[in-house]
Amino acid sequence: MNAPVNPSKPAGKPAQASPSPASEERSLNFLEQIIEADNASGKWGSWDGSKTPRVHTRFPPEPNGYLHVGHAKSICLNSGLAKKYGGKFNLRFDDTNPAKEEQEYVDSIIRDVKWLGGDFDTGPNAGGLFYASNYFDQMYAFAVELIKKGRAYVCQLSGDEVSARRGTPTVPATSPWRDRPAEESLRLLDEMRDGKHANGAMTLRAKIDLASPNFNLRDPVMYRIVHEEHHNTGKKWCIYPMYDWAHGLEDSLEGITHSICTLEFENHRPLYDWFIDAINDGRGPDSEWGMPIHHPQQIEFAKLRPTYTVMSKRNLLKMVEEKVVSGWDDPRMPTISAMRRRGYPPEALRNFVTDVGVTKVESYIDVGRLENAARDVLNKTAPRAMAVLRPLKVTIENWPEGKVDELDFVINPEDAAAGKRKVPFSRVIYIERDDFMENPPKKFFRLAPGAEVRLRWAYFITCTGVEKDAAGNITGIRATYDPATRGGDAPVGPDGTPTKKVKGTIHWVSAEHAVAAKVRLFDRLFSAETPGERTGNYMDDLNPNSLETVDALVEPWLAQHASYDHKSLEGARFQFERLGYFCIDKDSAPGGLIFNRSVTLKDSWAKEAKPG
RNA sequence: UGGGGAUUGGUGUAACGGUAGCACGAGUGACUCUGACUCACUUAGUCUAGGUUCGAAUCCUAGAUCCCCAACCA
Repeated sequence: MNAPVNPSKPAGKPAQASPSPASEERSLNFLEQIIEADNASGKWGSWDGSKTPRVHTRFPPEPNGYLHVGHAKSICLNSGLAKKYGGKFNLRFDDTNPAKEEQEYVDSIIRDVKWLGGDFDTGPNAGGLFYASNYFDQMYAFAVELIKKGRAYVCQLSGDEVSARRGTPTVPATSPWRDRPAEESLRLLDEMRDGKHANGAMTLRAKIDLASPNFNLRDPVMYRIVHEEHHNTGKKWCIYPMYDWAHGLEDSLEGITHSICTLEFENHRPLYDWFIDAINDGRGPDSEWGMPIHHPQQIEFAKLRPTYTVMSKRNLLKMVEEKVVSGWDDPRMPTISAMRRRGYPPEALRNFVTDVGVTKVESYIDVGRLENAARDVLNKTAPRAMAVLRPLKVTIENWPEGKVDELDFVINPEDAAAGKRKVPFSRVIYIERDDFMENPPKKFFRLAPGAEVRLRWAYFITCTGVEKDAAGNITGIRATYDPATRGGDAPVGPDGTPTKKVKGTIHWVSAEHAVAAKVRLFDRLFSAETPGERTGNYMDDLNPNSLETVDALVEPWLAQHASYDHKSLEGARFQFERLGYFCIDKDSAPGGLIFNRSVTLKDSWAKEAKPG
């Protein structure tokens, strides 16, 4: 007891960094840890003529649908890693199944990857654009090699027969063709390639282990016969490689170091390694086969799953086909093209996916975080403007008929460089219906009979009366303005202090100058956090109110700046003050403005008013 | 019932045998010409049971729960 048990800090532990600004450094995620360990050990060597360790990643989509936020995570991850470690990033189409793939998807994917900032063809980290289909000849040669090495065979079982002979976890599979002579398989494979056999007549299978508890290893199919035109190779091939056979070879041929994929491929990693090892078996300096090929490392991570949406391409395709949405780029969809159309800046998506991090834990991400990421970027960058979604007419009784005042409007309080502009003010204006209540609750800061509010950047007005139709509906209100409040500033007394204050500030547009516009208000496509969980059918959870279109009135400046860039596919983005962020839709035209609501502003009043 | 993974506040994520921290959310307050933004404070966690150890989120043992795998899809 007398002797100090542990008089000092433990050995081998670095002194603790003081909790100072230095603690801002983000800890490494598990992928970065792997890469840094590889870099330290020199596992992948370095780039020619430099000391920079080689880090080469890729994004390998199948062109069978549009990219969604989940893909955005992979794109940002892979291109971000290449950028961070001075490496290269490839875009590669895994186009090995012509039955499902189309050029339209190729085009959309290239657009989306570029828009997101995945620089595969420009800048210091550009690795290039590739197609698996460009490697078909090389893959075929590898397959021949494996047959000759006794590692593959042509199997003439039908699909049903293979299923029937698949076995169980403890009972092995069988194939009567497993031990046929290599010459026979070689001849048959050539015949398959030459189109001499029908779809499904035979396959090339790897001879691995029919008893493996991992079913992927029970002699997986390498080639199947598919008589189908390919978007890239046309009719040249009528056999196409399976994913497991093809993917590692694609990575190998491109010199990929870290082949990052999602968790469901964990069971496939032994296969990924087996094929490359099998090819390398017997290769070497004096080998007839040549030197060993590059062997990348497959690493898996958990895919991104936001709440209140579905992500599988199959489900998304169904919604497009059944016209539940207007298309892949319907702004309610979780696709990248939809989010672009909705007005989300690419930076917001990038921030979102890095903020959420990368691990092997399967989890749902609150889709609100994506919305927050959009707000964050838009708040700093979007010019402010005024628009009234549900107009209520206000007549200012003491404002002279025909008089127009031009008032200064701050374009973006978050960005002084954005400057100011003029907004016209006149006797009749529109305000938001929600901003007036005849019998307001206690904490209602807006307009009500006898109450005074500030019209943003304009004047204080006081409500003096309500106009109603025969049915008792409010059709308009009357008010007076205070000339001493021009610009929206409270009047000050001789001592410099305000002589009156108002709690509320509301937005408005001048009736005489307002421009009509359609505004699409989007809500979440599904009303359940995990669509389909309740009934098994995700369509049952569709939110019937996910789209509302209103006839709004916007200030004239907005109409003048309502541009849509057909090159970047982005519409001009704005904040409609107190409402949210909006952008010009691609369907918009000078005579028929259309805005999409990207995301609302946070609204603590709505929170308070609703649950009541 | 075979194989492969995972498990830290409401959510996401750190810790790598040595003070369980950060972000988001939520709550409260301040500020405000956007009920926004910003700022401050508060809230709340190691799946369970044993064991090793001066000390366990971390190592060991046994369980629990969840996800993936028997397409000629990727």
